[in-house]
Amino acid sequence: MPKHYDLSKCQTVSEMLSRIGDKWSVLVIMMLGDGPSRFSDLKRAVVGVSQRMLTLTLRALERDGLVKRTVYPTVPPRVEYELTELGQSLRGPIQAVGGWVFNNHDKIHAARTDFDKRNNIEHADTKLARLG
Amino acid sequence: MPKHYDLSKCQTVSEMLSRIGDKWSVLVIMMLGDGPSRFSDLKRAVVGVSQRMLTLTLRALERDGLVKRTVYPTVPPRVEYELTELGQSLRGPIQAVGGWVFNNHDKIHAARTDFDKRNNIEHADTKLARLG
DNA sequence: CGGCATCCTCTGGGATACTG
DNA sequence: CAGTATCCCAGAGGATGCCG
Repeated sequence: MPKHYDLSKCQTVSEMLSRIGDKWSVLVIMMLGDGPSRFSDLKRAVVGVSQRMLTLTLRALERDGLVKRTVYPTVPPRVEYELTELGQSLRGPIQAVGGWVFNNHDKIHAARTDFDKRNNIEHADTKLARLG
Repeated sequence: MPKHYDLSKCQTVSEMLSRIGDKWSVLVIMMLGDGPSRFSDLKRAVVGVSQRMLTLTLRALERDGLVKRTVYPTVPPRVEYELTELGQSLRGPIQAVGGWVFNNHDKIHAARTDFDKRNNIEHADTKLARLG
């Protein structure tokens, strides 16, 4: 196969990474990983998420077929969310990235520190040069 | 091991997914996958990216230690970008997600269409109900 | 050529208040 | 309890112009 990347495929990957790479989707998927959960429980579990964003996140995941929403018409109302089969199947790939991040977190952090250090030094140089 | 998810790990994963899940990083990483590339070449290859965003994306990747930037002080200036070893090692996990997206693209699309259809119907119902 | 600086717009997302 | 609706702001990102 000649060197050739399917651009549309790359863009789809990029798009989907943007979708689940938003602020809350991964957290929610992970929390739903071990079974159904109610809205309030999710809200408690995913620390820091607002009611609005949890709703929007769940709707988006539901739309993509990753999450199933079940309403029990009791009073007070009870709504349960769970991963679909499709949603479950995404856990593997996500954890592949997750494992990479975990294993390389130190290198990344070191690289950032190093980069910032150099940058500050360069800036200092520039400043000194500018001051004559 | 009891049911227990390391929240900070999940958040790190989420954070990193947000970082590389931005609008351009994956495209750039993929384009750099088969060797060094100059700024203008990258700009041409990554269709739609603005000069500004390509610069910012490359800086962020460089800061994370995923991309190496080499300046050849010729005239006109020549700058080459390439994946570091760390950057190369990220291609695997990304392609894991990429493969998943590729394999399940149809299901996702179908789920979206279905969801939107239901939603429109529900909205139509609501409208009718409201009109009495 | 390979940027940085500036301006402007549009969207993500938080806070709050209201409903069934 | 599980949302919806509204307001608001910070930051992402495009367009343009200047520079070494």
